[in-house]
Amino acid sequence: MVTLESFLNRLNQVGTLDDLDTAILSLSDELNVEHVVYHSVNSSGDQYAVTTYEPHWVDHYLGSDYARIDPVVQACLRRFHPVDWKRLDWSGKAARNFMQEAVTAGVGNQGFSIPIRGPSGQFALFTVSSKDTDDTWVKYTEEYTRALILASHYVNQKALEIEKGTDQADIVTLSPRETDALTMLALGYNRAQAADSLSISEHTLRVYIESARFKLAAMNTTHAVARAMNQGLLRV
Amino acid sequence: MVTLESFLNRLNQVGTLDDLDTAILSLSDELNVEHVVYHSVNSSGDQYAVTTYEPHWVDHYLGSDYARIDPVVQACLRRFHPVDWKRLDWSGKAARNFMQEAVTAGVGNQGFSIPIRGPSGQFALFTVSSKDTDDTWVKYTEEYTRALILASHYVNQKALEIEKGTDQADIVTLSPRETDALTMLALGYNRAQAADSLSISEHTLRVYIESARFKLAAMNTTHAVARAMNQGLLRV
DNA sequence: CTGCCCCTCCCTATATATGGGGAGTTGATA
DNA sequence: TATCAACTCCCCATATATAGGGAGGGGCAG
Repeated sequence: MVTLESFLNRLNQVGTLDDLDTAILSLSDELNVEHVVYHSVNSSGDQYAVTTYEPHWVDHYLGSDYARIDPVVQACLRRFHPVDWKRLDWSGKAARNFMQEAVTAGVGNQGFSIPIRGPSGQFALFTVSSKDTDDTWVKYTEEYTRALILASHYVNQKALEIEKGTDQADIVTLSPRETDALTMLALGYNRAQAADSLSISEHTLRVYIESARFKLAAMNTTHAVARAMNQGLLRV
Repeated sequence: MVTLESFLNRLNQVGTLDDLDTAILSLSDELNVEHVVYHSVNSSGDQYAVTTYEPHWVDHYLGSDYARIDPVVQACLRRFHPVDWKRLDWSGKAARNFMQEAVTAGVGNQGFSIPIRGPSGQFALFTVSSKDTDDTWVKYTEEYTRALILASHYVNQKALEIEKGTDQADIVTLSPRETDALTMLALGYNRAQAADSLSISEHTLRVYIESARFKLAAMNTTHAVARAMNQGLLRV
């Protein structure tokens, strides 16, 4: 089993985003692939990406908002386990054209992408890709899957740590009743029903909602619920 | 490095929840701990739990809604990386009392909990705990962390797979405009502002919202946004 | 023991969202 | 080429949420 011991050790020394960049980029050798990509989006929409892809492909991808049609991204948003590109559904014009372009841009025909979810709605993708035959790739993924999962975990952990000095999410705390109130609203109840479910008056409920809205700096109820969910404050 | 090879192989054979139960419970030997807990909550609120804790402790925990004050749960909700219990903040009356009760119930004084996040807002905890000295525990976690991360990943993967036949999330797709509309609302804009931002009439916007609400089987806008976010349909 | 946060209740306008209709254009897929 | 889904626009009445006040009791930490 591949352990990536030296990479994980190097990662431990990383203190800045630049270090992390270097460490991630150096991974392609260790992992025996042509390309490595780490791309993270947090709940504020801030993005951080490291990639060995051609800059013009990256620009084109972002400019065309390809994340919307990229089957890899779509699959990763819905799955928990890593995704082998060739096991996805590539029928559909948009997907085929996209793959065509990607291959032309040197991305490689084989790829393996790991979805990573962090607190506060953070979502990241860790991808390795190469030009390879199906057989070689099957063996590769069998051998490397666990190492890739661990690598992605530690890379993401490090990225979060650097981003906020720690991997702790922003400390906005709602009182139990505020959480209750937002939870009921997130479940689709209107204020009357929510108040009823919580056995309090609608007036009281409203106080909680307003208080929560204030804490979350939200403009309205929907916004408050969205922010609370993004920050992992609501278990709906 | 500990690899848990035999556990992961056994996990591969698992086909039912009962099998999974057995496999998880058998882990305590392999992991050299007294207790193992796997507890998953999905976006529908369905829960699945396997634990070696005393049933009366589990009942008491659930009945008292201890998840709300349990510092381990609270930390896991906010963190990405595994949590060593003793590195948490145990000041505060509620937390200390809780820990006291837990120890009395045979949970053990040392523990290590791994937060796991899946698609559609799924959240799970994988915990090992024991009665041990601090020194022993430090060595233990150093040696086992990677194995525990992998084990938690595969256990969760298996649980998702069994739950829905696959680890794919429910297939509800929103059209781009529907997504846009919900996104603007989740960002706190009201309908007029949202319509303006998307350069469409408010009437049109409303059609998208209603359509999205229908697809998501939501009772109102807030509900629709909540469901969409829970299902990973919105990147806010 | 004091301040701070949480829980609970009340009123009245006004702004905003919802429900239920109908209809024409484009684009892709079958 | 036919069909389906997505995108766009419009009206009207009603239900619901929001904004702005104010007020008392309880618990916990410094």
